[in-house]
Amino acid sequence: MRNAPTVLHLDMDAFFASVEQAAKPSLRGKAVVVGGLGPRGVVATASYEARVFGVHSAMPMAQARRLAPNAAYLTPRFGVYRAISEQVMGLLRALSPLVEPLSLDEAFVDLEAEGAAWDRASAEATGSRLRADIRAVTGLTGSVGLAASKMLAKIASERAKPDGLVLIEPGTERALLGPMTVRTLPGVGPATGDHLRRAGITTVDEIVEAGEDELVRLLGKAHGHGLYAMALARDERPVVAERETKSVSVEDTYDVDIHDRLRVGFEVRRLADRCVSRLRAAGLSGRTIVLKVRRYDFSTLTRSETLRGPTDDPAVVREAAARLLESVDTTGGVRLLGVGVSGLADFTQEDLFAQAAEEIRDEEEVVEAPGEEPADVVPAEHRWRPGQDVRHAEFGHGWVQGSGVGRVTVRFETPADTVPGRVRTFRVDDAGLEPAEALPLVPGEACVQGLCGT
DNA sequence: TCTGGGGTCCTCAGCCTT
DNA sequence: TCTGAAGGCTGAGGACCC
Repeated sequence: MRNAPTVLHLDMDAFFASVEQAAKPSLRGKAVVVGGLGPRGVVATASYEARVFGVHSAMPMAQARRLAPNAAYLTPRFGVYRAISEQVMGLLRALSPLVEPLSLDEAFVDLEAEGAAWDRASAEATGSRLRADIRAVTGLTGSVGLAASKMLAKIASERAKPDGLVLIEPGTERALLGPMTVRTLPGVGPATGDHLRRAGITTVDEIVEAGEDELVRLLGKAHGHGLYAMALARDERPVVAERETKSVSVEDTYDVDIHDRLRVGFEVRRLADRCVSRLRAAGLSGRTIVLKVRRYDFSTLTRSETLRGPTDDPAVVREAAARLLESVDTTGGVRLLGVGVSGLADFTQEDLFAQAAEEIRDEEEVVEAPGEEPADVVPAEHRWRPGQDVRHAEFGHGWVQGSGVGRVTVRFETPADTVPGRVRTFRVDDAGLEPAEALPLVPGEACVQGLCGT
């Protein structure tokens, strides 16, 4: 571990919910919950106002609605979050070439790599400047943790939340970690936490007291050694800028369990096609096809098959997935199906040229494969999702507050407004109403893809 | 009360090859 | 030729993370 706090961890505060509050003035200071709104949806992010009611990430949406019935419930707008995330990652890359994104709203930065910081004072100054830049460019707040390792920088940013900066001085780590719960350490989730608790270990200090051999006995080699090192505040993991993708997968949870075997087969083929589209978009192919089935009782099983060579052929993946499905009992119903490809290989340039001509034909196959059921016509009610950006010929830019029984309710406001906009209700098939691009959160900021109209 | 989606890594068992 | 050990590959499942 280094002897200066030059690993920075950035965590955007309640990211999805904060974006929605910045975009929609009427939601500022209100409880906002972003996530899947279907009967089996879960919370992706809750604003701090919603957290007061006990709503948190990964909670079933139905439970969130009981806890905070008056909160605004919105579907995620990933395109917008991705565009803002790119702006933030750009600011991080201006600090150092060594930026390791963990998700859309989190990243590690090695400040030492390009001399952005070398000691406590320079690290703190860099962190403060970054937070100010993020606010200026995106209008959002992020919390910054600074420490001598990734684990400690992450713990620091957690303590800095919301909208703060915390630096852990090298040399103070052991004393800080000791009394913390084992769940603070990366890699300790509910199962491992329980396992340790049953062995009488609940704090980081108790991990150290138990000793490395005991940890290995309890948790196995890799986990035991790793966790013991973390408990001693030893974390040598470097900040890694480029991560190779190891697998690509798609999965769907259905609002109602599927019992019909034919329908299950149809869904598996659709998922295989979607998976291949993603694989091709990334310029990858893979050898191992994985089918995932979650049954009515939430039991999950996977079946996989390794091919002789890598493929990105939709027909090959479809057939493999269908073969795997034959070995799965789906009586009783399935709630989730997934198809994935692992054992990935990059395509060579020749492969890409060779396939270029086939691409178009295959894409068409994916959309209307012979014998497939025709795609359902989307009912007008379902065109409008809560949170979605829209434009009305007469009233301008707004967003969907809700829709149902042939009506859609829109609030007309833009991120630049300082007071909530007016609400109007239209027929779902109103000719003047159309989906719109998201507007930039900060007026005058350079347009980024997905955040500006054309 | 009812548990998403997209990933990564680890473990274990069985089989095959050397 | 037989046997056993070691190691790699494959397949399945579990835990964890955001």
